[in-house]
Amino acid sequence: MGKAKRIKVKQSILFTKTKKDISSDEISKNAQLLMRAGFIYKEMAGVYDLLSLGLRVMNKINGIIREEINQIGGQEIFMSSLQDKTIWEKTNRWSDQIVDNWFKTKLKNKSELGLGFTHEEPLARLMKNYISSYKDLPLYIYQIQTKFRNEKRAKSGIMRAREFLMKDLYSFTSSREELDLFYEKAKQAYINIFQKCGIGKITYLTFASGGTFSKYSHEFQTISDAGEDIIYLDENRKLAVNKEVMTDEVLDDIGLNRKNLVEKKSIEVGNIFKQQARFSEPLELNFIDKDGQKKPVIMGAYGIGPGRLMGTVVEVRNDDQGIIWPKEITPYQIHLLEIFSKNKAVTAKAEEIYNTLQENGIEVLYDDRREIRAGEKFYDADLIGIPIQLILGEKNLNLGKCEIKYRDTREIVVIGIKDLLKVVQEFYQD
RNA sequence: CGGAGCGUGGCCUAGCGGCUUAGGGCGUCUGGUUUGGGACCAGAAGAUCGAGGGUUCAAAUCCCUCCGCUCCGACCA
Repeated sequence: MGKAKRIKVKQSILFTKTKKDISSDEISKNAQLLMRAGFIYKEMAGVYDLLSLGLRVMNKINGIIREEINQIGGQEIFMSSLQDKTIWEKTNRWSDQIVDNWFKTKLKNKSELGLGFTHEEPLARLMKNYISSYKDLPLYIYQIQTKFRNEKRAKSGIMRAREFLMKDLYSFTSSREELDLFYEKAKQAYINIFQKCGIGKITYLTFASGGTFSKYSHEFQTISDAGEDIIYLDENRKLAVNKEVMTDEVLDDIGLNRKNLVEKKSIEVGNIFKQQARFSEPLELNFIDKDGQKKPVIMGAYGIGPGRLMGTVVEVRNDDQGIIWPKEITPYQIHLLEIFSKNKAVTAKAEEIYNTLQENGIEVLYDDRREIRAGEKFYDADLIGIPIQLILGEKNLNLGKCEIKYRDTREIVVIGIKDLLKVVQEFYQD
């Protein structure tokens, strides 16, 4: 009575289950592991659900993104998926000949709608209501929202889906100089995001096509054989160029030397580009500058696919036993494995440790399934991939000790229970 | 969108005109035993053989159409 009920995160009641085998149809490592470990469920080709564990990872990734984007002045909104075709006609992006992966639908009255694959058009129109003077600028607006792309061929598990989450940030500035300034900030924010998601060391800033808007855009490419892109990387300068745009002229221009470059397969985890007035002009998103002149707002767009990011992390951080989550985006911080014993005191002690950890803000997944043998729990824990496994067996508990297994190195250390909290907190600090 | 391959309980598959009431293994569920790296025993549930149409006395099996899945390529603003 009067005692607040804590939410129990016990594996015996977690609705997801691990699987030894999944359909041989799923070839890609990321989807195989995420499906086997119970993070996602496949609805159909290119369409996946996030289950309890998967959603926790996704929320952490999104948290990191929000933190970094808010830091550089981003303001979060959430826009609709249903799109009015008239604005897309103004920018010449409604036609299936121009944009071939639209999902289109109709209202009952037969008028056509699109399911958004990006949001420049509706956001530019929206911003007309909020931007009229240079005093209203700059603005940095972003969202983490569902996108639909009717890919002719979904592939690579969750890496190229037909429905997926995207963090899309748009900058609205009064000049190219102001855009350039923000662009550099965004670049740094992206570097921080990938760093925190545990793929910083193998993710490289890459020159890519600027499309019709500008000379180059930048992609963030993570080295992986599962990637669809090919980049040429200067490992010393940590700079790369996408194969799509690599010519001697481009290399000269960006100051890379062909003989220092190595070819790598990579996954595009982020893309930033300067759109200039590509959308503001046709949509008449203008402002009155200090000199009294009407000018188009200068735009930039900055995308990250959190789902693809999750897939990429799994793709580059796994071993023969399963996933190895980085500490920042692990679904739980500790996987507590209670080893079966007839002695009820073991369960009582495990509960006590579990409660202590939770009270200290540690996220614990408690494998309390009593009918399951130790080996099975070990296999499950390795597959799920939480960085620290806390193994509680009767012998150690009687000595006032417990075991900690680090997932990435598979190193096991025995420590005193009294030191447990400190060890865990040290592991997770910074 | 071009090319290729494949659809048999949740997964892997056997059967490829009649010997099938579609068989096995894994998993799942129940009971028991066991309990430190996916144990063992007993029992049970679960499939209109992707869908529709045809050929035939007879179709999971042969033919046609459609749907779905996977891979290669193209595409990826």
